Amino acid sequence: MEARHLRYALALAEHAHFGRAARSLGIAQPPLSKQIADLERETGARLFDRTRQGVFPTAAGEAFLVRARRALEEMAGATADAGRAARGETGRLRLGFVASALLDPLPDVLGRFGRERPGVRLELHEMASGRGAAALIAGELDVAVTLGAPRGAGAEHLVSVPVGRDHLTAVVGSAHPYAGQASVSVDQLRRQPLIVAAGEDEPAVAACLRVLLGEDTAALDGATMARDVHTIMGLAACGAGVGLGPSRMREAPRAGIRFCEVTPRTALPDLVLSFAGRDRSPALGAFLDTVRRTCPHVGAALDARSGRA
Amino acid sequence: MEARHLRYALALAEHAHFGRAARSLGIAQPPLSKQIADLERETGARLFDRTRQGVFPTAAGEAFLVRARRALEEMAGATADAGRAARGETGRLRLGFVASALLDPLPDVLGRFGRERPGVRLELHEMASGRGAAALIAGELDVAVTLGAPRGAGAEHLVSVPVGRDHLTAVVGSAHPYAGQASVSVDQLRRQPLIVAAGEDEPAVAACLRVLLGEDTAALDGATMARDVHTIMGLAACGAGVGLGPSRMREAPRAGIRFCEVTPRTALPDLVLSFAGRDRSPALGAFLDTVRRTCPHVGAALDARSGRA
DNA sequence: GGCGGCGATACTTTGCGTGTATGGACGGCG
DNA sequence: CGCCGTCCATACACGCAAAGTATCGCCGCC
Repeated sequence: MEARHLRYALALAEHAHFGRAARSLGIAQPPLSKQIADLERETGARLFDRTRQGVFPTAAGEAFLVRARRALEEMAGATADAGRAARGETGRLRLGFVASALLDPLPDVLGRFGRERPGVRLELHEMASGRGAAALIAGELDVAVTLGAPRGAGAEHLVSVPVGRDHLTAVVGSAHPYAGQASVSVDQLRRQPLIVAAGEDEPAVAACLRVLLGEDTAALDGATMARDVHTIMGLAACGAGVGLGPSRMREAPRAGIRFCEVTPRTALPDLVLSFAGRDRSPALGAFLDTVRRTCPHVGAALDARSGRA
Repeated sequence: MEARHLRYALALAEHAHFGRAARSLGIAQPPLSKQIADLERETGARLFDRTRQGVFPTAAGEAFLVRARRALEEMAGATADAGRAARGETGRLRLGFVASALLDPLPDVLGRFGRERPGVRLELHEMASGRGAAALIAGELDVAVTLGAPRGAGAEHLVSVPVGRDHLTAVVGSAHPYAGQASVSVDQLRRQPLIVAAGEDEPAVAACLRVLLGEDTAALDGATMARDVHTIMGLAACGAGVGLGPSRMREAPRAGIRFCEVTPRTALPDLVLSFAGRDRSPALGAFLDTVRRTCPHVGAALDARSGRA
């Protein structure tokens, strides 16, 4: 059975007349008679009563037409849905991001994207850089925002562009000896218990801190590992030590903490947006477009690395 | 777009490989390539990503396949539903009947039919004979059980078979003078206020009573008109007069009434089952079949009047 | 009883889906 | 590094099935 049979049966039911139904279908009457006969043979049921007054569906015909209508609607809907999905109007976008990204570039991007593409279901997953990179490579994410570009097996197929940079800032509890200082030195940091989000899951940050603190790894090895910037600030507020994180932290001030610049000023790994260079979904394309328009300086980098879009 | 395109797309998604999908469809690989290409051109969206690892649906393809699956299910369901409807396993049967038919032949028939054809939706409408006949002729009922065969314009296209006969019985309140009598005469009836269900809507019963009570129409003209047997018995119980109805009334005894035979014994119009000779729906056929098997003597009459079934 | 409308049937035509053969791109392997 | 194998796309010829044309059979109607 083909869709044609359904269309013909519906037209016949609508016009109650072979000739007129055929005309409305743009074919001659005999082919319509034949197709309806074929359909009745295939279903094994008489679908129409041919009377002098007109052609009317039988009980079996009524039952058939109900589902035939639905079938054709589904077919039309399939094309429409495919088109919408292809234009990025619908779909799903799985975004992984480090918590600190929520402080600066993401609010603008997500707000704008949600407004422009209400049909795209955004799945947001806060996760450390290492896990985000792995999930992206494994195909569990469509796009990830991490600290530093993903490295390692599989990362070569990713496209990465920097979307934000920041420098290291210290955070301490209000009662901490450093609380009044505008800045702290590396020596001062070495003498205090440190709180960092720089474990295996944040390799770029860990590397950055290793460079800053030098060969003596004791300060880092003994540091408290926090999941994200909020945990760093929370622990600092408790007086657990000196927290080290991006200066973006100042965007989320909370009671009981003070910020100090780190001397010398130390650049943190770039906040990097990555996605699979291949298999770019329309929703991802739309998202990148929003990013491009939200952060103008990102556009050129995107064009250079992913070839158009 | 034809159903073929949907089947091909689903097979391709399932096998993730043009060659194997084509083999599973019983065609060669190039035609499958062409049909998929045609489908993508028609939908205006790329539906499959051809990679070395295999052929996978894009986001648009996923959206398309979801509805394609539904469309094909509807098509298969349309055929299945039509078959069921044609075999009388599903459908609708609108049955009109006089209240007294619920006392005798209908309980067995309806019980059996409900058990044998659980898929048929029975619509039961209690109504007087005249209205039942009119509704049948107007196509508002599929089958009617009336007192006497329908008459008048349009009735010639109906097939009617008797399904039960009965004779006139009187019913009075317990305190009525006739309450102790085994039978009442026509003269006694003429001297009492009568309660009958024999108005315009029950022409056959009215005619029957006119014959019984003779030329003197006073007794009938002054009779209380009741809707049905239950109303007759209720009014009789109140002492409103002598009720006249079928002896089937004895099947539904109630407090406060007594029955008396009418002398001479007077046959009431047959309980008649009627339906449109043309346009017999499968559900109706199944119902007639149940009637035939429930009331053996009806079978022959049915065969004789409706030519097989 | 002739006429007209309607659906079915017979036969021809045509278009499209299919098969065979082949091309082109990419990856694996010697 | 070049050969080969795999896989999908393209080219072209074939055949079937759907559409067209002509006609028949049936039934009401004037």
